[in-house]
Amino acid sequence: MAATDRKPKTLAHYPRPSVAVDTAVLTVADGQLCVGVLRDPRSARLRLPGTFLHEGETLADAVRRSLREKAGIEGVEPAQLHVFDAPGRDSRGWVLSVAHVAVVPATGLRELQPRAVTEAMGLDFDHDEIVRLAVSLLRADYAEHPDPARLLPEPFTVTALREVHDAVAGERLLPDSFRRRMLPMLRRTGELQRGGVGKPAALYRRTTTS
Amino acid sequence: MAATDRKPKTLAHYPRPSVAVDTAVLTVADGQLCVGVLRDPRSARLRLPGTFLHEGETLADAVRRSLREKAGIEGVEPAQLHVFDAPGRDSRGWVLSVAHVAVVPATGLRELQPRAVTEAMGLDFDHDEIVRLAVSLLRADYAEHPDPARLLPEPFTVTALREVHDAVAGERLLPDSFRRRMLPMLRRTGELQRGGVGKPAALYRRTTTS
DNA sequence: AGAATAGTGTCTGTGAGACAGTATGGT
DNA sequence: ACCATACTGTCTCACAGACACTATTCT
Repeated sequence: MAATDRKPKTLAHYPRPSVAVDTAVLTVADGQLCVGVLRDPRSARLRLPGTFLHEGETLADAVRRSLREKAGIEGVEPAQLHVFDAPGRDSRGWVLSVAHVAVVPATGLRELQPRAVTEAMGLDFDHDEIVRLAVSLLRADYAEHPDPARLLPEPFTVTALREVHDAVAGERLLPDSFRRRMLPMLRRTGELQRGGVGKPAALYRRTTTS
Repeated sequence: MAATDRKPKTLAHYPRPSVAVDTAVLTVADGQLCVGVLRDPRSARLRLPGTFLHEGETLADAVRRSLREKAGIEGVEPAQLHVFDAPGRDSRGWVLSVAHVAVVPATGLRELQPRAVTEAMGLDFDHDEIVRLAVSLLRADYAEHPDPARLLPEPFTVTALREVHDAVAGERLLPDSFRRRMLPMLRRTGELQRGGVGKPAALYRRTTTS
């Protein structure tokens, strides 16, 4: 935007930090909210996937590159959480870490190991805190909207939707209230879920105004 | 935390970005939510106060330093908002900007010029967006708790509290609902506000569990 | 027919919006 | 006495929790 600016030298006068991205990759598997971790080959401790920011790269691109290279994960849309800036948090030097969260479908963790987020995670660095932030952001999203991260393929039944929300919330939601709160944000397809026991359930899609 | 790590050279191999902090300093003056701006001496455009992060300094310390040096503001507790990372957003080079928000009492803007946030701000860089984020965070806070930023000196009347909340929300809140929602989070001092017209109002303090 | 799941109707409690009415000071 | 402001009581409406009841399929 600014046009009349010319003193590129001043920037180089400051020492600059390395900037890393670390990402909590969340998913729902077996009715449990899980985060993908990997074992650091050097320290042998569990941690979240991350990388250093390259020149000319956005933070979101760095996240996508780290997930592609370290876990074979493609096509995520990361969201920023927080910058961790404590001096001395990384023994290798001055490093700022920008924590991110990404959500993938159940089979999408690839080479990451799933860990249920209910456990005390025991991850390296401040990665436990990153998981906490990621989970609370996701829960706030799911409290308001039907499956905003699109974990569930459309069309789906209200029960299937509630089971995903149960897993994210970490508790059983009340079926009646859940249905009443979600129905205004869903659109009936007219089709029914066939093949199960009991009355067949109506199938829905998310309304575009999610 | 990690102990057995020795390869300090690898960090230096990457080009590193300059990291800046930019801060929306919010306050309430004349019943209006205002943000403190200053005129950039070089570009002559309005912008938020900011600075580059120094080595060994936390982001919060950089924010405090920038506010002290550029505006004479002391003793704020900044909160992080977002990292702006678009390559080319700063013509001087590769700069990440970590947006912050800080709240000061009515007289606390010092050398910054107050601008009501209802206006289309027209600030430099992405500073309009920073103000938007700062305001929505503050509004979310005030919707839940009585004057969480402690703009109002204790003790105060419910009416004075509501006027601050009115200013933050940018609209007149309903006196009845506001009183009923806030009273459980307030503690009566027993004193009364004397000297005004009409029935004297009870004085309250925030409960410690804010 | 009976089991199982989907979906509806309704009662109750809570809290917001609305507004009338009461209390208590100043002038 | 009157006015201005603080505060209370209450009606209505909307929505969550709870739960009984109906609907529709499979076995």
